[in-house]
Amino acid sequence: MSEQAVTAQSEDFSRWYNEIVYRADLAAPSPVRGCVIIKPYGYEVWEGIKAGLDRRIKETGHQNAYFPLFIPESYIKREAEHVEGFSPELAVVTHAGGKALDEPLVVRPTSETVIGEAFSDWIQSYRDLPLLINQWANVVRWELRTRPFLRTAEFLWQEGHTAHATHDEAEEETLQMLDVYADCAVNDAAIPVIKGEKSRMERFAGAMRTYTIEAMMRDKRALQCGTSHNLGQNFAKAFDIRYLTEANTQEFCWTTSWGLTTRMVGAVVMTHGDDKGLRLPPKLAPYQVVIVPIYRRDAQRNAVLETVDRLREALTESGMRVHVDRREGQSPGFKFNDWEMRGVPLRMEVGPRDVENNKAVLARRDVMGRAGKQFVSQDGIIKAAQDLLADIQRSLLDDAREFRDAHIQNASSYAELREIVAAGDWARAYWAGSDEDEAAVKDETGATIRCFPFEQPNDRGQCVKSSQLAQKIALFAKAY
RNA sequence: CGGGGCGUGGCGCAGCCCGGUAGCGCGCACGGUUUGGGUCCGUGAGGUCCCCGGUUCGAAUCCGGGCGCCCCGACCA
Repeated sequence: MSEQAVTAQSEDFSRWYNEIVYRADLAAPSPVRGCVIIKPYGYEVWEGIKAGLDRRIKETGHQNAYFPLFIPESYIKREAEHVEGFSPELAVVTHAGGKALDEPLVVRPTSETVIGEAFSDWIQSYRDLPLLINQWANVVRWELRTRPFLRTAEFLWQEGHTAHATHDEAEEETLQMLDVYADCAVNDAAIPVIKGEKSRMERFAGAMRTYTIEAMMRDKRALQCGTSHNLGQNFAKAFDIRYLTEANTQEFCWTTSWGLTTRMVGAVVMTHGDDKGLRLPPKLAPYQVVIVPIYRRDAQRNAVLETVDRLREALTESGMRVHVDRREGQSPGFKFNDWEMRGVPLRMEVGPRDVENNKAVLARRDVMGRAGKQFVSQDGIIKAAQDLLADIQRSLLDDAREFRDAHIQNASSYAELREIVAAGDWARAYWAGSDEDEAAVKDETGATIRCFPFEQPNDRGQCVKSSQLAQKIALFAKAY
């Protein structure tokens, strides 16, 4: 026994999460509190998310640009709610080049302010609109409690910033980008998400409306996976982003911003992982197929490795990401466990018997034991592997959706809501309460309003807290 | 910032109460053995015992001060 098994999810989910992150080689601790080193294996997962998202961002007409890491402190203070929201968690540079700076520089926590300032220069006329910009960057928020990927002092993300002539256009953009996020989550990460609008309390600092995609992790806690904000004219007014209309009048623009972060890597871990370790969706897996050669003696070794190389080449040529585990010191059993922990969707075993019979074993990560194992002819191996990968991608999504739906319940009274939340589930309930009511729910139950889902019943009901007539159902859950 | 815990080879820990040659497991290197579900044996490399000061013939251990980290809460993508 050379490696301990990981802590079971049911025993201690946080501990399980941390162990997986480090042992699957996604990340490593950093010398700076609250930061992590993203290791190649974890970074490749992020690159997969990034590639799919970047493609969609471009397909919807946006262009990438890059704005500076440092923001003059005065910029942050221009939009009242924005300052209030972000000042507690800013990192500020006060010295550079050996002397105190005239004006301190904030390390960006987000870029609405610098980009807003630039937009005010770039936009003169209605002909300059809409302006559709995205940037891939790192940002810093000095959070008090951090966890790898989920909340780190520095994180990587994409932040989109757009300016429009009308409210409706800005709203349409905001919702479009939320759809893009949902599409990435569902179709690439195999994470089912609920689209909805944030409550006033949970809204982005300075936004008119914030939309979100919310996902359920394996411990049933909610994770906000991406947000899209309609900023109204708040930032346009603070940064003087105006345009001349066709009728030659000055109008303020309507702006939006939207972001998705490396938190998504954590979401993948916590949505699909099991007691054996990670389960990566094939679309994001750095290695989709890992080949484990099995042999006893040198004579067998050559024959096996020859077959392995041939199969690897064939799979790679047909577009699959393949890794051959050539480590000499480890037994096949060790390797099986190792790759299961690292979440590789499909394992191929090639041993002397397979060489002889022109076969190979394919074992899927999402179905453990014999049930997930099959002997396949080498002649049809490409199709078999492709079909299995597609099926694994689908089944991870289905599993996650089934799990989630089994843990969302309707609450028709506050007592019911408390009970549901206490059991760890999510509660759907009519809501027309005030900010104070919302704060009280958080206080009394630990749950927050994750969103008002877009999907609503065609009905009205009584608010579980204020007893007022409510137009909408809200989703309550304990969140990360 | 409030409450709790911990700093000892890369990782996880023991030793500390009761001062006396710094230990164990894993990992790592080398040799052999094994290989279709976490092989086994041998040899070896690797340590400012968080830092500063004090007590003492002698401090990982006792005393004083500092620093750092982790967990729980408030803040948050």
